[in-house]
Amino acid sequence: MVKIKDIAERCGLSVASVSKALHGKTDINPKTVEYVKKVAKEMGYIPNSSARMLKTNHSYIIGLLFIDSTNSGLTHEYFSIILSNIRDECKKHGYDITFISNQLGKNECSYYEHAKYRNCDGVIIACADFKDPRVIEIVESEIPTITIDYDFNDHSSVNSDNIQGMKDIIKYLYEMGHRNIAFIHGELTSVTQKRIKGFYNACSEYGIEVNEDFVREGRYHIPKVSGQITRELLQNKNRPTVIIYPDDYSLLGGITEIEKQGLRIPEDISVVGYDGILLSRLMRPIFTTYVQDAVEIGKKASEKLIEIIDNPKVTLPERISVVGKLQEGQTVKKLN
Amino acid sequence: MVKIKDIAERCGLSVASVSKALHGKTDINPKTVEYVKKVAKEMGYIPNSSARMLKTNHSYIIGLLFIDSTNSGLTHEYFSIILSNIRDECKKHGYDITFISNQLGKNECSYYEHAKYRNCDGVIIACADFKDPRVIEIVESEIPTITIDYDFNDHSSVNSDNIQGMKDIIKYLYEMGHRNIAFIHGELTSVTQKRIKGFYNACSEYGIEVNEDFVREGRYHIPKVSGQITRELLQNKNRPTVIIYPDDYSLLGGITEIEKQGLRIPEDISVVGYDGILLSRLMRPIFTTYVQDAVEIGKKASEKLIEIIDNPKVTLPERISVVGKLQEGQTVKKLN
DNA sequence: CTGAAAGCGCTAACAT
DNA sequence: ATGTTAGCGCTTTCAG
Repeated sequence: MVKIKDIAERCGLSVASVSKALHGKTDINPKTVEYVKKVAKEMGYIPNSSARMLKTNHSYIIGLLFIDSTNSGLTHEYFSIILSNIRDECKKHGYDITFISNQLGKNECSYYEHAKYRNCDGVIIACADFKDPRVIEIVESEIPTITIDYDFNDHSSVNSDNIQGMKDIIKYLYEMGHRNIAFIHGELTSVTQKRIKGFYNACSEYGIEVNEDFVREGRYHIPKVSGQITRELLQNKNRPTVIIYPDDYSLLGGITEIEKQGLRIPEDISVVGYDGILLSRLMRPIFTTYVQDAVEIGKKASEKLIEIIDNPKVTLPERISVVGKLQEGQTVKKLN
Repeated sequence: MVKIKDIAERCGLSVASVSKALHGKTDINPKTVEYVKKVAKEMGYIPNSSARMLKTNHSYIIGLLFIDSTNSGLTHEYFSIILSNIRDECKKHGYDITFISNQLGKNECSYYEHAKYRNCDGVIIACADFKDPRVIEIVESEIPTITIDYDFNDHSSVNSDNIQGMKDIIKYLYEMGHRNIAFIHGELTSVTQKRIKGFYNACSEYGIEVNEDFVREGRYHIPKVSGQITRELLQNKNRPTVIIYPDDYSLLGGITEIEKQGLRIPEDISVVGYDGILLSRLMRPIFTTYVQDAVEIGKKASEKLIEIIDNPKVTLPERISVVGKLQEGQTVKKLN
């Protein structure tokens, strides 16, 4: 492996000068810079990040916390788009990314320890159990962090605007003439709570009376569960004119059940999803769903974190909200 | 940051002894080991990987090449499952992963340079343009690599068994009485070539006469394209009894077109997908498709690479084939 | 403008 | 069983 020392010898310079030249510092002869760079290239010089890191305490590595409790994290489209865009945005700024786990060699460790071990300049917490003491530990540590879809006090976060999302859905349903709305939401995470809040606020705003029996807890990404709840909702004599699902996969489960009951969508009953995954646009009828802007969420999280890393003192905690947009689709019928 | 020297001072030992104790070496008093470990824990010692790497030339980092040229990449379920399982398997062995790109700080670089810069012990090439000189460069370098779904001479690879996949499909179709089979395949990658080969071989084996007009090139993951080709196939007077698609998303495009033409699946025409993504099991009718074992592919790739890293001399290049299984589903009709 | 030298934190010969 | 020491490759004062 060719190193700076080798270049120095070949150029008849000191390692210090070569290092400076390679970094284009100003206190060095431009011709020397040019010469050194040329020789370095010829010799196939590749810097060694470990040596650099050891000296500078700056790794240009960003740690990622993507913990899939149910083996679902990375494989869900929402998160994989976020990941993909974090990667691209970090790359643009010269940062690499690595996953943070609770494993260090043969031993267990905390997320903080792992991130420290790898000298991460910052950590993006994309999906994790935010109540986990080990997650809290890293957030409250000196490592800059940014959370996605969760707010810690005095820490920056990027949030998909779930309140607005529900409001947009309700507004659309209202305009389409729906007044008898069922809402199946996911397990009670903070995201879910925001959606529930948005749901009630919007209903109240539009003077829609909420039937509490029609607000039901399901499970994210488990079509069977929403299918079952759908069946129960349909049995109601005064059944809802529209059902809102926690996500597009759940919506699919609902659709399956509805069709099994011999009902047509949207003629007999309307349905709405959430997320706006690719599938929602490929299905016929096209799903009415709220498209979360996962691309922007990934980008913003990376940008903000890098901003904090670059200006640790100056940067204030910020809660960035990323709005999505309603995909009207074809699964909601206009009433009257 | 507490370092070995701090522990040494506190324990009244040399840094060498502390280092040995921390690694549980044998030439050190067990009581000392215990004591040192206790003190290290108390002081919150976290090793520094850069220093370690610099000294040992062993990073415990595996580089990942996941280049998404538009259609493939992180957001496709097949690859995200592979990624997820690479991550888990590497973690199990104490390895971390990082993405390799062509960006090094502010400058462009080759994949090899990037991997070298980060001292990757090995690289998994999961999706990339295998004809790209920069991909070839890293494969032919001294860095251990393993490719997924592509074979380089004298290099290890893990392959989803595409030939077997097609054979299983044809066998099933044959048993279901189909003799007039259309096959829409993806753009001509090496994977596609294997599938085509498997298709022809199997047809010949079962005495199925292939109508060349019914073997068509489509595009992976572009439902519209397969929809268009489907339409053309349906216009044929002696139209096929079954259409095989390059993937499940494409199949969805085909289904949309078929239903638009007022035909029913599988009563009027049968269809078959490839991949076996989650969606294929949620749709009604359930897709008949070949389920690739992405979990196993990710695991095997990691295992094999780590084996090569651990035994660079001993390990022979190996082409590992991972078979999937046919999901019979409900989109193929039994004829006669 | 260039160079000498210190040192980042750690490991592993090689003493003792 | 423990300690001494050199050095991994790099950056960065500080001196010239």
